[in-house]
Amino acid sequence: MNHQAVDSAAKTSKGRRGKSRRGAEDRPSTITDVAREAGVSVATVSRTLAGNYPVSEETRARVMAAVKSLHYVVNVHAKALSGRVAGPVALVIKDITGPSLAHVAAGVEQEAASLGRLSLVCATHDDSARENDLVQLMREQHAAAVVLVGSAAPDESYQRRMSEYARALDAAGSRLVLVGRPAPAPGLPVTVVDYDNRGGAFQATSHLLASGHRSVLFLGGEVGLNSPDERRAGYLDALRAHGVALRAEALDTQGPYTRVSGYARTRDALRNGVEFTAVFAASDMVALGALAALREAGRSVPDDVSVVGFDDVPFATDLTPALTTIRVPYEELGRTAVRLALTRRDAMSDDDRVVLGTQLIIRKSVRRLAWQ
Amino acid sequence: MNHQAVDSAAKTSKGRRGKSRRGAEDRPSTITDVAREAGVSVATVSRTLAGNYPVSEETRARVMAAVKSLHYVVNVHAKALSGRVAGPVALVIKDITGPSLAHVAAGVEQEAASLGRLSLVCATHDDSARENDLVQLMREQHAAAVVLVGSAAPDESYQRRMSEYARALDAAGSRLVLVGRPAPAPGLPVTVVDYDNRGGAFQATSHLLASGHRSVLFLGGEVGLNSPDERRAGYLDALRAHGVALRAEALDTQGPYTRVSGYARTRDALRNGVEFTAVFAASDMVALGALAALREAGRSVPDDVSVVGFDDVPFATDLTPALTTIRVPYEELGRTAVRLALTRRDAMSDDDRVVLGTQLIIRKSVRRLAWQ
DNA sequence: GCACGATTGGTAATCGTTTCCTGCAGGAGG
DNA sequence: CCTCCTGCAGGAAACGATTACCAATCGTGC
Repeated sequence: MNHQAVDSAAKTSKGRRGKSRRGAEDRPSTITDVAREAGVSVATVSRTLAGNYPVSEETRARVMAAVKSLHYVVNVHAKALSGRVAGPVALVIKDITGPSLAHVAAGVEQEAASLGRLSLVCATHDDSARENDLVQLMREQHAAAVVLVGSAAPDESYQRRMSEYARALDAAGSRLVLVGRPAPAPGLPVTVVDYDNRGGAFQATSHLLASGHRSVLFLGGEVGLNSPDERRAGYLDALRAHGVALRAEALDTQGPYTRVSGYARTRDALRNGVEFTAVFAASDMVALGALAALREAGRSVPDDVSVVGFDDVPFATDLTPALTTIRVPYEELGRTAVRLALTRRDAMSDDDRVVLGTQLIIRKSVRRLAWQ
Repeated sequence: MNHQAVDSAAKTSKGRRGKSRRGAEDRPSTITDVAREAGVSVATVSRTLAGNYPVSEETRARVMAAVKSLHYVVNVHAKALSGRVAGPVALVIKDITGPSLAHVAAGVEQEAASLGRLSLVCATHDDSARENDLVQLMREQHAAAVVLVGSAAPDESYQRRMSEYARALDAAGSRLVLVGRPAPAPGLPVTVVDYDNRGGAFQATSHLLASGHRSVLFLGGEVGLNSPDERRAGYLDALRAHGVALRAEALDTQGPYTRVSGYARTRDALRNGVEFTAVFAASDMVALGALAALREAGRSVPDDVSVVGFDDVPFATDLTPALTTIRVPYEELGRTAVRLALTRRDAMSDDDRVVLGTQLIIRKSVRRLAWQ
């Protein structure tokens, strides 16, 4: 009766366009543009694209044509404001280039992608102020999960910061995940994904002891940090379990997980006449340095000295000799972190914790000593 | 006149839906909550936080107190919808764990962070359909720049895809950056950051030739891909420049940039009696395989055979012998990509291109042959 | 011939911020 | 005393999408 067709037709011309009189629109096109182009309402366009509402075949075709011709893509910000949008996963890491950290990052990215999330990655370069800023930023970004990776000193200040992060993120509907980091006080809304540092170090040291070695030079990490401390505990566990006393203080060294530190400590031990037939380097980077120092000193590996590392970096197999080491499932750590954080049943308790195992990879850097 | 106070008070109860009956507000607090808590209008809160408008000291204090007590952070989505927000930088890469790619990623992240941007990183695993999706996604995300890394075959389909990406991103106010990839047709809104593959290969080969080697086994990459092809061209350039003919077809091999391919090709050359006194591996990964095959065959490096690699991966110096190779400024590549894309003067022409140099790093894997 | 259900499409509210435009004091200047 | 700034605060209109709610059309069965 009433001529709706007239209204509908009128709309085509109604579209405001006198406003910007330039021919070429440089502003990304909006759903309104698409609606005008297709001669339908914005609601119809939205429903056509969402596909959750019946739309006639002909209308759909017109809408799709308009979308294509205008190169339309939805504006996530607008979409996030109304309908819900899957927030990204944030990875906060000391440095992406470390061989093991890169694998954690890959795991995180992979799992996030498979759950339909994007990954934001940020490097802190060990600056805890930046870590603070980053957590704040991620809250603004509505990240679904914030994954913090890398060992830390579990002191007062660390505990306080983690509690604060956990609560702040939880309040924003996000989830804090700690990978390879000390767990904060229980009861906090935190997911902890860790691996068995102590067990791995135990395996490594036991392998040496079982091969007949009795004096094992331990090239540990920085004291105070959780992961190095646990690896040292594993070393001592093994000594105890095999009834071997720590021969000399000088066998138990500590320092950063770097190539140069491993080199320097091994060289010094050699110079100072410390006696040892084996080296357990608590990280492959340190083992690299030890290998270099031994080679330089004319000690053959494994004929004179056996070496075991930790981490199983990708090129461990390409060293001379191929390095026997402890494999840490870094990629799986990253995947687990994301999976746990995103698919957690609400029924579960606030905090949850997973510890992944490690594995001894036997290559060519350990020699079995003749029975003595 | 009209009692606005009533409206404002009414909002308090209007707030959240009865859906979640827990007492604690689980919805992140909004600027409205802050305004209510501080007893001011949302406009005032916004202005206080932006600091771009005069606000009385007392009001500022009240607002700040409310912000702190509610743990308020702005909602980027809402902010992006009205005032402008700095879009993230997107990095689209085959795989983050590759030693050189990780460095590009680090460079991108670093420069993005220093320009106040977040970095989105996505792995394609060499799937061009996923690359398509990702570019689309980044357009939705309003990324300021989209950095595509890694060599590709510069065929018809590649050219078409890149042109499409460039135009689509440009229309959305974003910028396509190609790192280490073939440049598409000129005139497109694209930034290309590349390094001197051909020159590097020339340096590497020349170093061997200048050391007296005349039969250089070339372990190239996959034919068709831009970077391998250029490295091969550099190898041939050097041969020509030194007046050395390619002795045998068998010296010019091709295959993937992997350890196993390098191993297999070297082993086969050895088995087939191909004569060579030096190897130029077009990637350090391939060099790794070559080193293993030579060791296995009892050929000493560098005494029997000299080896030069390409990429200067971090552990090249830890191989036995330390690998002479070509350093590629991967991190700088990443930094440059972001810097160029974000700080580009609009006055400049549509497309721009930068080529970074490479450097020969001499270590221990090349021996100078006695004058013959 | 007409009411009714099944389809389709439109209107407007909503999400959280920013910002333009007004409004209201109170002090300065006429 | 009136006007005019000026400093500070509030209301409301964007921004671009989703979606609840409502209106209109078209067969169809009575």
